[in-house]
Amino acid sequence: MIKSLSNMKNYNEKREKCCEYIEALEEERRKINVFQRELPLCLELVTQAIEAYKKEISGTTTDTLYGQPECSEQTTGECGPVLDLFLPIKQSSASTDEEEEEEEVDEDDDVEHESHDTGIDFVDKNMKSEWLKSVQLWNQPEAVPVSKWERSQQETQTLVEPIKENDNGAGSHQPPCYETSNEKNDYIISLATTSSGSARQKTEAERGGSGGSGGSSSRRGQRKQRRCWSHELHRRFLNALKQLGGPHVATPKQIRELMKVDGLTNDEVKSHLQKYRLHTRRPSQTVPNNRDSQTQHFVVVGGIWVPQASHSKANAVASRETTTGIYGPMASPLPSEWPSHSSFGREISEERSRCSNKGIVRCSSPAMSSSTRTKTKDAKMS
DNA sequence: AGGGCAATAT
DNA sequence: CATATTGCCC
Repeated sequence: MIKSLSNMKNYNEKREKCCEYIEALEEERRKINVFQRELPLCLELVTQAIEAYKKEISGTTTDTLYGQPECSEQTTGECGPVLDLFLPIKQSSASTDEEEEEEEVDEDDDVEHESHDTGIDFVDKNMKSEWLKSVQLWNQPEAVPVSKWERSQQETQTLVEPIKENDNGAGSHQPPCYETSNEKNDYIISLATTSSGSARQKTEAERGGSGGSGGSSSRRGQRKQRRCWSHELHRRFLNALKQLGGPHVATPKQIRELMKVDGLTNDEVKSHLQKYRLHTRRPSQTVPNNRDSQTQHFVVVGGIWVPQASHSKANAVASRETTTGIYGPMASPLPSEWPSHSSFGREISEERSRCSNKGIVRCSSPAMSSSTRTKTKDAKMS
């Protein structure tokens, strides 16, 4: 009797705690609700946590997992899995000093790194680890034949190891690289040291004839195969960027070297960098009250969230960034994550209405429109 | 080299 | 039609 009573009491206490927690969570959710666009995943996370707790207290029986089926089928959905990106945020770490660097060594091995029993980690436990796998493309069978890259790399623990980049030569234009992310095929696209060099011809053919670009029939030869910036590639890119001190101080060449990706050309990096800069410069639109009200600010450095002040090693980056250069040293609050192949992940819209349909979520952002370049110059047309 | 932008391919 | 990349010109 007494026993049961105490049990009950215990249970009630638990319940109460849960309730409190739920309330707290809900309040937070309300707060971040404002930033729905910026932090969709946070919202999702909190929501899920709330639901989970509710389940817990509502009765022990309802085992029916909340909408798991949503994007479990690995269509193209990356609404769930992306949670993984946000895990690294340690929220309670009181050590405000360290933060040497992020440990990006997760390259090929994933899973197991996080779960600071915050209480909500169980939510994502199951869904994570899937997407990283799917993102694996380009992975190298077992590194590369030679290890000439053997750098002592003692300074930073960036253990990026060289990967072989293969741009499929013009010969077989098959499935270039757009991994559909559903198939688990880790098949290595046959690396072709051969093609890497050969695909590079300049197509000087007709370019010399017409001095101007007027005709639009100038470059026709055959373009280089489009480079597909996979997650992996992009990862490296970001890594390099970070080490070099930000998108605005890093130069393509340096980046390329740090990336150690075979077959990656300077131009490609340059281009990517350019795009990156473009996309990261105009972030501060609808985040007005994040400035001083909150205690800590996070900035996204290309998919990696870092505390704002954490960039000690980033050498003096002229902070003039872009007028809106809000977050001081280096700001690039935009790309939360780049989808495998489409836009710069403007946002992964998610709601209760999961990715039930419409495989691709593409939100055209009104904000950044390429202002028509009306530059008065270049008489090349004349 | 590196930045930028027009031309194109997707 | 919008974006992502490439080609080329400063």
